[in-house]
Amino acid sequence: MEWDGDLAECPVRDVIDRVGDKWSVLLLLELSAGSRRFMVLRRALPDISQRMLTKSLRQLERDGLVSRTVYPTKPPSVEYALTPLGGSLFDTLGNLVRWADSHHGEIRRARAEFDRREGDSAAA
Amino acid sequence: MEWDGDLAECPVRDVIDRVGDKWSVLLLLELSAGSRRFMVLRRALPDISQRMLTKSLRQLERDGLVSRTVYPTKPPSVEYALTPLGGSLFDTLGNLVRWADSHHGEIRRARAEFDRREGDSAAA
DNA sequence: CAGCATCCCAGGGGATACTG
DNA sequence: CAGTATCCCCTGGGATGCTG
Repeated sequence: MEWDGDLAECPVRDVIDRVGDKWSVLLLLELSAGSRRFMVLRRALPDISQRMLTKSLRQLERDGLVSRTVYPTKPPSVEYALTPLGGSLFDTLGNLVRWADSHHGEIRRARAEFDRREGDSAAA
Repeated sequence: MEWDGDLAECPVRDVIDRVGDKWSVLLLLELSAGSRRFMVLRRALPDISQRMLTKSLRQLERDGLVSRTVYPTKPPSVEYALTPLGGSLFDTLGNLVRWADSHHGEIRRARAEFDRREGDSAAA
């Protein structure tokens, strides 16, 4: 696979940037259980601001990971759902999630030991 | 696996935060090929500032993903290497990287289409 | 060589208020 | 209901300079 250069053009960054932000993964998780309306998502992620909800959903939509369907009812309702691509990404993410789940103990321990060694509050 | 609450305590975030930042993955990649000295890493990632190199390495070290060995030569030399834990994470990351590699075409296409539809420069 | 310390900026992300 | 717009803060991260 070998990546020689230029970070900015790296295809992996596209994905990591989406995975790395605060909400995208949580949204993918929520949508992996089925399509959801805007308000339902808000309630599912109590501490997301609707600014970020909108923004994150647009990002995901732009990247073709999530579909957006508007029903012109009154008041309007909008359904979000994973696309096949989004589902595929979420599956792949599953590996990472499982890794995190089974190794966060080690990580926590490593941190604790590191912080004790260093003394200064490198914790954050 | 089911995660009910509280984002801040989520073990997955620990990992995602590390994976999500700008340099950690690149460093893991570089170190996956063998242990490296500070300067070697700098040259390997030409556009990293040494502030961030230091910081990222400390993070990785703190999380037990990378080991740091000081040789008290003069001038001093420091060797960084993946720990087994770090190697394990890197392997898992491999899935994501492969996914990104094989799907970034779709993503790019989705973006292009989205941007055309929306008109306004939602491009980043 | 390896690395802190300092300054500074861009943007991620929260809170709040307004609209179709 | 499903957004958009505004304001504002805080952190990630670059540039630069100094030390053991």
